Amino acid sequence: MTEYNDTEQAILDAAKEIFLEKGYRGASTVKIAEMAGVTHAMLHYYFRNKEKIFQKILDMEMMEMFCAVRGTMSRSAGLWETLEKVINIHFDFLNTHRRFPFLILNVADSNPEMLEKYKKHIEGVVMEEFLKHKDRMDKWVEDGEINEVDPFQLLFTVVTLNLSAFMSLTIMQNVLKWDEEEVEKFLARRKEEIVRTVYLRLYSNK
Amino acid sequence: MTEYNDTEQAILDAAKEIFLEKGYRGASTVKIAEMAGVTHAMLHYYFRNKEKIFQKILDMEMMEMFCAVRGTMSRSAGLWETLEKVINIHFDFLNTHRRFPFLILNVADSNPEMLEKYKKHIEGVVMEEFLKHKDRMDKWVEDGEINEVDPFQLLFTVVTLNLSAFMSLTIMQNVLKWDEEEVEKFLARRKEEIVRTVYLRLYSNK
DNA sequence: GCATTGTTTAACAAGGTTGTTAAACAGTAG
DNA sequence: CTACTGTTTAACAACCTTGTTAAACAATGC
Repeated sequence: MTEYNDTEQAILDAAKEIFLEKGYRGASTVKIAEMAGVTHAMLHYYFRNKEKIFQKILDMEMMEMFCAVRGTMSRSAGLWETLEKVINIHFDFLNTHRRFPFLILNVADSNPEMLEKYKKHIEGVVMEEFLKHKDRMDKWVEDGEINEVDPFQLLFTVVTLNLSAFMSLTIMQNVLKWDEEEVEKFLARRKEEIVRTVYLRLYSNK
Repeated sequence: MTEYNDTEQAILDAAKEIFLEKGYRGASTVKIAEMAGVTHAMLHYYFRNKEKIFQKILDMEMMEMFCAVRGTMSRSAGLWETLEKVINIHFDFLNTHRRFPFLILNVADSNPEMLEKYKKHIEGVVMEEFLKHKDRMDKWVEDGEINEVDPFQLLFTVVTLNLSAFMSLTIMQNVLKWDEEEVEKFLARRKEEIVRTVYLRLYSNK
């Protein structure tokens, strides 16, 4: 792995915090340098420009996410076991990366070309890891083991139910003034509700 | 109603478009004036400053939304009739205001104090309009007519399932390059899936 | 010591941001 | 015509943004 010296690492740490907090455009290289405790020229010395350093942060975060998701869907396990595991892992990842979805949305909105390079990765994970279960699911539907469902829609439901629990936190905390305790309580209940909702979508009347 | 002259109206129209497109911080008063076809000094002449004009736009959008939602929940109708109607109205409102959720999230994130004034409105609509059905729902649960469910969690599920369908469009369009036809097809399927998901959450095994 | 290399600083450039102001303009009433 | 009103323009100020550059500094090998 590449190793970073103190200055470089300080810049990366500050950049990560500020980019996640303010988004790409909202972040200022001067503020990043300030937080890192170096002149802002250092930022250009090590990373050339704002876009390059942002891509570095984005790369690291993306890598972490893909690693968290990959390998959770084994063909051998039962559908519900697998699905429940995926929901939980995804939910827990989001819980430790609460600002990440905001950043993705922010960039998709203002600089979508920066996400281009992850397109194949995303399609790869989604299509290969998940939709390869399509044939099995079709058979389950035929056998009447689960309700009829479009795998893509199911995946979309799972991912967005999880995501919105965390994206909503911004409003809950900043506008409705929830404290961390209320947030924790809400998230715990929400997780159960999501699992239950997805379960009933598949297994009602079974 | 207050009436606006041509210049004022042109500024408001341009401001609405650019604020919805770029968010509060991302929007520039110069660009707004440019699009409105006036000098940017006009913007300050009519609205004093950036924040004031933004609040005006936000007020109008908020008003539209509360009007769309209010009165859809009649006590007389059955639970599922009411709920299906709410899902549809909310979904259709979002379909004609696709950038609105983004704006709210954007502001909640960077300038939450600007949303303070709507806090009571939101709590009013949510608590009074929806949760006043809590007693009826509790009874339905007791009678075994619907599955056990926390009304707040149910509302949260409905709202966020709808929201995420539209918030995701940014990624679908800008990153995955969906065209409007694909978007329309997706939304139609998504709406059905949401209704089905919520229905089964309540009425499985019934 | 001295040259070389990599690191850091301070100053600057170019351009964009919001906001102000004096002067010009247009319409209207007296 | 004139004086007054509201509207509009152009120029400007102050600040913040990203990025560059020359010079200073530090560590190392010769």
